[in-house]
Amino acid sequence: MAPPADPFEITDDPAPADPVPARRAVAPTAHLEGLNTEQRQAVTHAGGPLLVLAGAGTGKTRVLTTRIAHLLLTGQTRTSQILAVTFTNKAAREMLDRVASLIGGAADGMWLGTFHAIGVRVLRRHAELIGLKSNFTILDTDDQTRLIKQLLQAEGIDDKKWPARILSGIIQRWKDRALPPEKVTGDDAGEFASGKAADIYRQYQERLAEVNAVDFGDLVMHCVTLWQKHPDILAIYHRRFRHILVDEYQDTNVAQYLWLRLLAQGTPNVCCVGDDDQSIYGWRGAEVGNILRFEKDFPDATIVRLERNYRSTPHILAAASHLISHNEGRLGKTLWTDAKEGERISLRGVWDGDEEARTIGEEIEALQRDKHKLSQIAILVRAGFQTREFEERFITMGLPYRVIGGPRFYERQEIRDALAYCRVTIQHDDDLAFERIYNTPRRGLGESALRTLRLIQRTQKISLFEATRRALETDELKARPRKSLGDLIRNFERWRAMLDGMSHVEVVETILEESGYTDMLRIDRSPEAEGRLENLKELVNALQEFDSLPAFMEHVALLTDMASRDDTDMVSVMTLHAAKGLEFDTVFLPGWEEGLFPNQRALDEKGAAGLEEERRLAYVGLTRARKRAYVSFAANRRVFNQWQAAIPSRFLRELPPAQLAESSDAGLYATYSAGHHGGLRDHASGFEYESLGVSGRRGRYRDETADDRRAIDGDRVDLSIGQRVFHQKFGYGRIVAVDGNKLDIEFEKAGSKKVLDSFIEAA
DNA sequence: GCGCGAGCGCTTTTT
DNA sequence: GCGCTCGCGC
Repeated sequence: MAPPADPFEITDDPAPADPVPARRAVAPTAHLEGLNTEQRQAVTHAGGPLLVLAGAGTGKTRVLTTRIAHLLLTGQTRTSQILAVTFTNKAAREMLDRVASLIGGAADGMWLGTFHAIGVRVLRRHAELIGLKSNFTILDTDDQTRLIKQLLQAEGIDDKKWPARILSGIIQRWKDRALPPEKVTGDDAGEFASGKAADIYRQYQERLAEVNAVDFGDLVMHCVTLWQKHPDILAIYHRRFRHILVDEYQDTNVAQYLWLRLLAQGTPNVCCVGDDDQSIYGWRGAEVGNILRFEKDFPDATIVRLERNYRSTPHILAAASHLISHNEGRLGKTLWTDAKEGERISLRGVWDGDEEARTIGEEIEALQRDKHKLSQIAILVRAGFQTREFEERFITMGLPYRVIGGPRFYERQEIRDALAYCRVTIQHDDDLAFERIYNTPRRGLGESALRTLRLIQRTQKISLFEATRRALETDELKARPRKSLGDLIRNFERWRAMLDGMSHVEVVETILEESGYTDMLRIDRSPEAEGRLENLKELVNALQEFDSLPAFMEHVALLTDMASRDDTDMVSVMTLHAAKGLEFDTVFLPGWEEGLFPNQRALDEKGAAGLEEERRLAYVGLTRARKRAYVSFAANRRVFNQWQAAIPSRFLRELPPAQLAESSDAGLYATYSAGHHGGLRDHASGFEYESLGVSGRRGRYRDETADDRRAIDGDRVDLSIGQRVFHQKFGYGRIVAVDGNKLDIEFEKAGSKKVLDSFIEAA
């Protein structure tokens, strides 16, 4: 997304110049070519509320961008009158590019961005009305948690028992519902720190105002409050926006919903695009309900269903459709396609996670031999930690891969540190940033000096920076910290002065050098250090694309990842969440086991609704595949370094047999063949889900006792030292040591390994 | 104030 | 199994 050149710029509306209207003389139909009937209906829909229910792979983005282009090309509206909201920066960027190419020019003047980015834009203009200054900073989650931790400690609440991170989450959920502290009722307050959560929330908001900062949730919530309290301000936006378009409407939370409803009071032209079956963000406050009751909220709404799928084979679509039909409370769509049949979905049961990774690795090698591109292959997992076994496997295989998602660029320590330096340089009073880098790199400053400064800060009601300045004039500090702090303060003042003369890029480079930060990393022998220096270089590179340091800071605060322009052919490994909106020829879906997928915690916390969201996640996973989908599950999985028996996911039995090709390991679940009764389906359905934890057990997997395992294996094995044994993977060997159920075995071919007794048989 | 080692808790998903 | 935090000893 293109950030404004200067984030403090206040654009007058309606924007005077507009690049597009001249085009209306040309008969504007070219952009409609190739659209199917429903797509065309959505694109050309004249006025009034419109809900586009767009199934996976039905050309949702195309419809949205073409609709914007259509509104402009037919002269119905001007760029400055359009507001288009997305959830990710990536989606915003893509939309902007596609609109620009459709209208044959830049779409200047259009407000297109994420809820958060647009929220910032609004709040900067009216900051004083919500008790902020226009140059407020946007805190990252780390700052947030540290701030809450301070508040907890000040209240004498044990932050071990009541972790700041948890409270931070609770507060964010309140903000997702647009609940400012005064609206949090006793019922909402919950049990956290014996009901003190709401009080800490209040203090937290006060503190944010003091340091002129907001967090992510505030970006939406403050807008809602602002517009509710100041109808005259809201009216400005009503006058401006004639068309409002929202992407991924199923992912909106209550706050975003209110935000939209307020804006939509000014125009009937609200177009929301979404897919209730792909709502997978309930855990962070998204309300599927928003999309389900669109018709109630916007009377006379037109609903267009996009059901023709241009992505997947009939087998994949049928499987995904059948699976998702187990959900209740959907608006209902039936995807269809003209594509030829293709391959069945491969369903495979394997012995354990290692074997799963190995099998998938081999499958990928086979695909590679058939000239398939690695970039068209993805492994989609439920949870981040699952990526590890694939990474390990792919490294040993020498298979190029990339893990998408990982730590976000701006969340990396070195980036946050560098940005903290920038923040203090621009705004000396940014206490949180100051504290962050106060002793990074090490400069002999610790808790005791900080305590002295805090005391001055509190008693004189000034910032830490100012407190430091004053402390330097007294003898409250010891000689060493005094020297360090003196240097630090003078540096910041100098760097700030540089901003007036030099380019901001050079200033940042200077700051990183002179602060000793890059030296610290250069000296650091740890393997990460080099990568961190690289990241800082990347930061400086990115900086060049912006006109000023504040403009850049704003961009980064809202950014989730730095586009890595890595075009080498690699397999992608990522979570199902990260895969939404993407597509690949071949998709592997490992780990379909009870507890893992559906995820136990989702079931514990949200019950039936949680299960439905998990199922939607499965649906999202399957529908990412164009040609081939491989679903797999393991009978045993290592969790927290403990082996546990896993039960095949209930979702497996929700896949229609006609679309499956099953190939579970021989000898493993011999009765699991898909076509037979008494196979997988009955086995899974005979399992009582309640015992898994819905009724109270917290264990992620069913505990597996030694006896259970032996029951699976059959014969008991004599575990004495010297005993010759057989192992499925490692072959024959002799027991050298016994430690509980762990055995040291010297294998004849595979060398010495530690193995669990359940994996061996008597030889 | 710093560095190191032990011990603990963690793993759902992220704008 | 790993990474982080805390506490202890220098």
